[in-house]
Amino acid sequence: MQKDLTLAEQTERKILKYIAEKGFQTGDALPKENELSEILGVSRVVVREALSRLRILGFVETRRKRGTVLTSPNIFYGIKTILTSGTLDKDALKDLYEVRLMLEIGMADFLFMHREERYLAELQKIISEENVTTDSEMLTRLDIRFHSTLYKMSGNKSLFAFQNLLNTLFATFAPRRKDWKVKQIISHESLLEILRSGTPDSFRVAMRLHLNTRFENMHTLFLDKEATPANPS
Amino acid sequence: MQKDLTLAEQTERKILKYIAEKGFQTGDALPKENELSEILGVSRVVVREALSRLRILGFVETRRKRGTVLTSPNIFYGIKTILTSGTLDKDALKDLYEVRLMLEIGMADFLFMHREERYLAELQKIISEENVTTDSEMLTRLDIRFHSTLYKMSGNKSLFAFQNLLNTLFATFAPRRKDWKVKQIISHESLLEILRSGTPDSFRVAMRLHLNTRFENMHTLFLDKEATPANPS
DNA sequence: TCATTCTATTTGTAGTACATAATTTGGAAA
DNA sequence: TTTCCAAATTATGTACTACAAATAGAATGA
Repeated sequence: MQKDLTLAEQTERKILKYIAEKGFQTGDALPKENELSEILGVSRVVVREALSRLRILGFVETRRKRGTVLTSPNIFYGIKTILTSGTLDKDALKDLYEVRLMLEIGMADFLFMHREERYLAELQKIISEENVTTDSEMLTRLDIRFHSTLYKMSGNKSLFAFQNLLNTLFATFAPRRKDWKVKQIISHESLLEILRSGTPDSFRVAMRLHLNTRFENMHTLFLDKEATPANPS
Repeated sequence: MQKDLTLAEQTERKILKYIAEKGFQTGDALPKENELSEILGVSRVVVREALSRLRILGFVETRRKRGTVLTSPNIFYGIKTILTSGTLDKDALKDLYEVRLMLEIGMADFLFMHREERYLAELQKIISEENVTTDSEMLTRLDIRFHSTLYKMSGNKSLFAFQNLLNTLFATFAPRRKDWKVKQIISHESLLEILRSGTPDSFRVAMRLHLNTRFENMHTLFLDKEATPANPS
């Protein structure tokens, strides 16, 4: 056992263990802070700190008088704080940007697994709106909606949550080039067509081409270690 | 402003804001708890709770006497607690399993970007060891090392950290079929050959085939919602 | 100069008291 | 009896205090 852990951290694990042993389910109420303090043999301050840590991870929620109740842990609950804190360094941002590109290309198989008409219709609707729009900001929003729909279509709820986070992150951080739409090799329309009658492999090839501007954009955003591209005009 | 936030949570954000405003860098020391307590106008208990939350997110580290120092936030720091807590439900596990498959297929471009000889040599070495081994457990370890090396080669440190977590998670959770090695369509050797002289597109196709057993395994692991595969023998 | 001990400082833990909010209870009015 | 409002209850939230533990850095000695 690592003994260099804080008592609060040890208590955090003890509580998790306690939860697992007692077979608590989502929605169940934990013992009150004072009771936990007695059960675990530590002061209430420590119990509170442990609970606070579990809260930030999304394990529990606490409400006055009601007590502490178990919630299903959301993996991205804590990540959100990091992403929105504005303290991420450029390397971490680059990593996230890359991960998103990987996911969009790699999700092809799962898109074809969950290829339901409602999703295809939604994609079609977005494309229709794109075709009658010239406003650049609107086009960006539609682009985000298109890709967001793909994430939804992947059937992976955690992934969808993650993507939503990234959207808010990169919306403020990584502004697009003005000509991003013009330069795209493969259109949303082509992607949809492949979704309808293609294969995961052909979709990956198409998506890679579709994202080509993003790959190039990435270099200008992150690879200039010397320059200071903090606020590109 | 959301006023339903706990003082500790508000303080957590205030501290983040304070860090951002003062331009603190990784490695810098924050003001001491008592000073922060004065600066922010809350008691030290609250400051400590806020710092504890930041600690679990990997924003800061604290050591006795040394004080609180900024560390570069590791996105996966908090996730680790969740993953190792044993409270993840099957849906979340399935999500993670899927994400890993997506990443391995989607990372192709980045592998080719960082195609250095040392990585290729490492992969070659693993393959050589595989060829002289018959022990099934050893082969599994080598398989993990092979894929782990790919993650390293992707040049994405966050991703590498994430993958390490998933390894420990699925090592205990998702045992492999005994015949996983036999059934593989594309060998590690072929993958390496493609890394040397192929393209990202051809690598993706090969990796998809290589992972085919995983895709099939996934169904038996997660899709039996009725059955209880908690402890498969 | 180097090793050792001491000291001052800072985080870690505990106990207590009170504030605050929400649930529950109890009583009064319809 | 039912409805509604108010007070009591109760659990979390905040604050203050005191002391323990650890350790960086100063002081001391060989």
